[in-house]
Amino acid sequence: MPGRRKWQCRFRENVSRWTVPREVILDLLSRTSKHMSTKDIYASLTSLYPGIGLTTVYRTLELMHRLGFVQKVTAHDGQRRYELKDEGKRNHHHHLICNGCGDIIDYRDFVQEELEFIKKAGEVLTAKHSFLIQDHNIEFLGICEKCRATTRNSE
Amino acid sequence: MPGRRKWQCRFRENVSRWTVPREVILDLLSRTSKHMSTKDIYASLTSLYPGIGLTTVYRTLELMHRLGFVQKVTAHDGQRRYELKDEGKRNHHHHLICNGCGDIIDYRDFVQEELEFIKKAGEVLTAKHSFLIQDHNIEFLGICEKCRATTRNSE
DNA sequence: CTGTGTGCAAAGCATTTGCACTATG
DNA sequence: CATAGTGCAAATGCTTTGCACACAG
Repeated sequence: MPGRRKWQCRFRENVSRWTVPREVILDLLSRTSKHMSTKDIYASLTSLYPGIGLTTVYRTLELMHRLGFVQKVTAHDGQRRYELKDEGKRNHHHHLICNGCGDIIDYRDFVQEELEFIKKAGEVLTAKHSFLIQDHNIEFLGICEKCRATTRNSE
Repeated sequence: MPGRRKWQCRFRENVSRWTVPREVILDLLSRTSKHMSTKDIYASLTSLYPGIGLTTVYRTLELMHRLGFVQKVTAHDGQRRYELKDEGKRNHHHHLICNGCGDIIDYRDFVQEELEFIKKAGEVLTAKHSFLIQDHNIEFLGICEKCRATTRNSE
């Protein structure tokens, strides 16, 4: 519940109500560092708040995505995944996605270089394509440590 | 049909047969610069090759993805999209994705800076996470020119 | 010939929608 | 109280599977 009041305000600012399902979902997301699918979230929540409906989870996540509170994570597994958006630059990160097991690993390295690159890219793209950049996404695909050990060259 | 023989070999190398559906799909992909969904591809193909089945399109695209011939494009619209993988650095590009209309715009700018950034990132990540990097993906999200003109601050 | 690839129809699942009901502000 | 939000069940729509047949090598 830390920051509950802050969230409450952020919802209000956006003509949205502060409800129990929203609080529970937000609370769960703020406690985990993982990229949860809608189903995951729903499953984790049923114990804490048995009455919640899957539909509500879907709608809440989409709402929070539209409001910019959460980020969709690209998982090529046919499920939508979300994570709370980074607060400031301290927690900014990107993903390593394993082509073997589908695992998603966070990394927070070389942030400075990235910022410079992104900044420059943003300027060029905005100028050239009249595109208003709101966000960016960088991901590396490959094989994680575990899979490298296990798999030799199967599948 | 340019490069048909090359593709034929690439399939053979991978213990896969060179068939009419595969040729037609590959041909279509090499003619377009767009990010086509499986349905798009299927639809475009029915005129050229009426007998083709949706299932075959799905299977062929997944096969070509596994073989590294095509790239999955992140579209947050619940449809799988593919594009032929870039040949060499000349055609390397990334995407601008419009949060308004969902359009995907290619850009090929500041490739040099990107390569440097990616290279450095790759080294660090490989060392730190024992992750074998095979590919990367960079995308910018925002509002495209059209949507900026149309929408003021609705939805 | 042998086994990979294809098409079709039937599942499988994640996500969305319609609607009556509840609870926030 | 007015209306945004919720839950359920039904409907969508993309993707996968099972199977008999076709065709590449």
